Amino acid sequence: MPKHRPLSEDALQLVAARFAVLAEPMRLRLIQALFDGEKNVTELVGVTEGTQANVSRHLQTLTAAHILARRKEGLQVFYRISDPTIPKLCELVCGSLEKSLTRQIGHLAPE
Amino acid sequence: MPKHRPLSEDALQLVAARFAVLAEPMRLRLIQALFDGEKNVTELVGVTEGTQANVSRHLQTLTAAHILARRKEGLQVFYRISDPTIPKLCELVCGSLEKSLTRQIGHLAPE
DNA sequence: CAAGTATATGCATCTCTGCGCATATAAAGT
DNA sequence: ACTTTATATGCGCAGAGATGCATATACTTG
Repeated sequence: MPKHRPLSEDALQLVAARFAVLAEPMRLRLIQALFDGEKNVTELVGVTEGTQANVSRHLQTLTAAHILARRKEGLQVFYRISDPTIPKLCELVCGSLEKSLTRQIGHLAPE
Repeated sequence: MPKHRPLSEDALQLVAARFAVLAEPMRLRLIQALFDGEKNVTELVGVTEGTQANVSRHLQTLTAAHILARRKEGLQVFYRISDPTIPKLCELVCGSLEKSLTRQIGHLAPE
């Protein structure tokens, strides 16, 4: 089991690609909307206030990255979060950002 | 303390921006090179096999994102990881990718 | 103060990706 | 079979960012 060995060039590209998928506000909105269970595309379009085409594309991207999973039911397609590390990932980043922002606020009002 | 409330639009942009910073192989190489302590720019150029200009730029980006910190000593500038969540972040992603890849390998050789 | 070394930056280019628009596919109902 | 509803995709454009080259800045030494 490789734990902390330096990553190969290929591995780095994979990691970078995964971060890139998460680097779009619209995709984060979709992920966030799915935190409380699966939704179909139309619902997601409503929640995120994006066009249907765009939402569909982003859902494709997220599914290809194995972050979401699809389930077809008649005319509708339901998406859900399939990667359990996603919530933890978001928590980590949010926590880090909170700290960073609190520090900045401190700098704005020193005394 | 906000824990699992839906993020505002601004917050989403910040999170996305942070992921974007981590979405470059060269920057990941730099981060990886700094896991075992601080290094100056020339050392980092050597390790990552990039041009000096490029490495310098990426270091700027990482520092602006509060992921790295700078320390000047004479002519040299030493960089180090300043955000303690970065290693955990990378671990999470790597673990998730390993699982994903193992699953794919399983598909290639089912029995 | 001139020369050399370490690091940063301006500029041009090139690629990649997100978006809007229109249209295609798929499934259900009439 | 035709229409309607839900979802996906082809195409073109525009903006962002990564890279290379040259050059600027900062500090040190002679």
